[in-house]
Amino acid sequence: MDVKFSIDRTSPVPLYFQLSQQLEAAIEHGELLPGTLLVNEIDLAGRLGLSRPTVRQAIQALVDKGLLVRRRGVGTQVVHSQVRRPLELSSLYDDLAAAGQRPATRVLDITAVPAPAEVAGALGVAEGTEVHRIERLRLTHGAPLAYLRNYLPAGRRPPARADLEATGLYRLMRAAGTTLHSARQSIGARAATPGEAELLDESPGAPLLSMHRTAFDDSGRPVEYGTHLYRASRYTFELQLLIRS
Amino acid sequence: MDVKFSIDRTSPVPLYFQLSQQLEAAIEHGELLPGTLLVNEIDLAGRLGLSRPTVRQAIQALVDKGLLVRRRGVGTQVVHSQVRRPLELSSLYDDLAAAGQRPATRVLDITAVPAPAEVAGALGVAEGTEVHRIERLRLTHGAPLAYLRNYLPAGRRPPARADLEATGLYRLMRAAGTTLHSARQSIGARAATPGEAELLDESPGAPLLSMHRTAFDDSGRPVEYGTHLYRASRYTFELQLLIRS
DNA sequence: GTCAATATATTGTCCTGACAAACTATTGAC
DNA sequence: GTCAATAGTTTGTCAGGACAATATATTGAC
Repeated sequence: MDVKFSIDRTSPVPLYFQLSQQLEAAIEHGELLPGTLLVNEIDLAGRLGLSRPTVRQAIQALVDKGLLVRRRGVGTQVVHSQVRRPLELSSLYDDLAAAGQRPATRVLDITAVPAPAEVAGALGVAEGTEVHRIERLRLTHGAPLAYLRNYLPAGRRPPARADLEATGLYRLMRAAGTTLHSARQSIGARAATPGEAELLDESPGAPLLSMHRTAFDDSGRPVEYGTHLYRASRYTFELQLLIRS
Repeated sequence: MDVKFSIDRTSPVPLYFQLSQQLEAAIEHGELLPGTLLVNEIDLAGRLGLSRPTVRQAIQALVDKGLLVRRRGVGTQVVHSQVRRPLELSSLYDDLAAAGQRPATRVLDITAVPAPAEVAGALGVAEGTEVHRIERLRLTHGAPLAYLRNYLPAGRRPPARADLEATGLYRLMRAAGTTLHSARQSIGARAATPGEAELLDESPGAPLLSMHRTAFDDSGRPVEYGTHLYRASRYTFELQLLIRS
């Protein structure tokens, strides 16, 4: 029995995207089992009334996502699952919400400060330039999980306290018209200082995960710099990556 | 003055790839400055004697790499640098070598052991099944940096000690015919046990970065599982990621 | 001058067609 | 039986053309 796909030519959704989504759904729902060899492109195109390039574009999208593998002379195969979503700019808030953890945010401070050297370097402004600083504590199940400190260039108005308590920062920035394009992160570890320990309900010297991130917009300008501290006892970073041969 | 590209039709290298590489080189060398608007696709195609789909394919590759941004009705723009290479399966050995750190590897042990539950789960075999265990210490400048423990399914022969001291594990696996496709990593932190502290030349309780990784081949089968410990005082993970809107 | 309507430029999507390259399976020679 | 040559299948690359969607610049009305 073959899985049936249906293409709606009256829809404004691009044809390749329709097919791509239906293929992805079929894989996700287990209708296309791992290891399955897909129908070849030409047949698939004929069957759906599409051209081969359109079918290829749909398949290519899933290859890029890591769900399919193509081999010349062989065919296109469903990857053996376990590979879920590829790496994206993980919004801590969204990640937790997706995991059903119902995150809470306590905004500690929103204020304008002269940029320290580290922040100035990351944001590409002169040292001492005014920037917005946002300090938050993220909690799950009533216990602190992370201490988040973000710096934004002074140009725009900083997000409102109420908004920050209701959702994640990246969502707010996107809503405010900032198009995020890429980010650099560095993840390290260090021992908690007494102040950090108290804030996070840990003992001084306890191991903490530290993450520094600079986010860039379409034109490559830095739009955010954050230095975050996570309780190692309660949090790990999960990544998934594709290997480009 | 326009940057000149040259396409060699007698070469076996695909045309789109030739163009893609020359574009990338021009960006890398600063001949195409960040923010520059590229010549539009149709002109570029005509100028190079290529078809528009071929030019698009070349550009698309760099968009996927995060070097270019396209906007309908506007054009294709060079991203404002700072974004270097996207995330890949970072081989610690290669990373260090690229940074000019001249890594050294001390192979502590290569042996077959019954798989503990954690390893068995990751590799998808029954608990107690024999697997190869490789224990290594990685050093730079004569000082220990990380303690690496890898598990491989027992099917293949384990790599030779001499090879492991000369290069990285992934390179060896690739050379042995394993095609790596994707990997899942989790990065956390914890305090060093006395044994770990001694091995890594740290004090007991010092913060260590821990990384667990499962690597998969084309068909989605796990081919390697590793649990690694890094000295937080000497190492951080650097990631770079693109945001899919 | 300000604003809306129009024109223009550029990428996005889609089609048809063709040949090349790589892998698999079969066939045939020995 | 073993190996090499051959044929068939499937994806990879490339061409050329057409129209749509979107952003920007220009024009015109008020």
